[in-house]
Amino acid sequence: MTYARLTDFTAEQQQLARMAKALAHPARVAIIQLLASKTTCISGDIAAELPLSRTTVSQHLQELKALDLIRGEIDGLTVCYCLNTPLWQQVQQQFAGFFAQATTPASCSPADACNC
Amino acid sequence: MTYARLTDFTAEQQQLARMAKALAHPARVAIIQLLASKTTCISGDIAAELPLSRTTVSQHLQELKALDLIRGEIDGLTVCYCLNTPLWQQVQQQFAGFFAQATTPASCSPADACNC
DNA sequence: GTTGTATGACGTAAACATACGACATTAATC
DNA sequence: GATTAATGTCGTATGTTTACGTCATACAAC
Repeated sequence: MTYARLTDFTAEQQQLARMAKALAHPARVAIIQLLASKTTCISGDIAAELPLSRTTVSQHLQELKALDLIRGEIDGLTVCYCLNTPLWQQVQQQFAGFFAQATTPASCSPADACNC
Repeated sequence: MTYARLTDFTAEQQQLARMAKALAHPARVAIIQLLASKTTCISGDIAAELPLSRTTVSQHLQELKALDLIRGEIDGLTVCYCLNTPLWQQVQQQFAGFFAQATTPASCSPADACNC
């Protein structure tokens, strides 16, 4: 079977899912944390700190770059990756809004039938 | 090739990735939003509101239930699903901590070589 | 120009996710 | 007990992700 047509979901739901997917692998979480904490952000250095081959790390980097969550700047022979901080702030807001819904649900209040 | 051994990443990174994965599909985002907004949360009603077959929705529900993000209470012939609000608050905190890192990076400051 | 090095692109195998029809299960109803 | 209705499970087809070796490219140094 084919996948669900994405048009059947709202743009907000798709966007949140897309960003969540970017964080859905520990390697990518680790990459973001590295970029946030290190003062150097050279591709090779990132790969060296992860238990994955350089090829695989490069793939994860491309995936994050495709979403514009990170930016790569070529500096001679090396490439320096950095977080796209403004976009991260946007994503932060999106997740905050979603979590606000999820943590204060209207469902299953005492008046309802179910009480799980 | 086999996947990276998860033990090569920290428990925090794994946990965040696991929860992000739960939100990495628009259908699951939609389900959470439905459970948060509706006062009824019967399995059949949820499926009826999504552009997916009842079987597929049931699968997504099981996935969320396996992570304990939602709870199901059997009420006769129907099953009522609800958000596990305390867990959602925990997850909210985890993401908040992560985003705090990602939005205030130490990298690529003016003193650094790269300026992307 | 040749060599060496950092990087991304390509190919591909294995694992996983998605989607749904058909069947099994369970409970209410007749 | 037979029927109907709401759910979940199983099987399975298809698409996607993950991982890595190998190759191509591009720059620097000689």
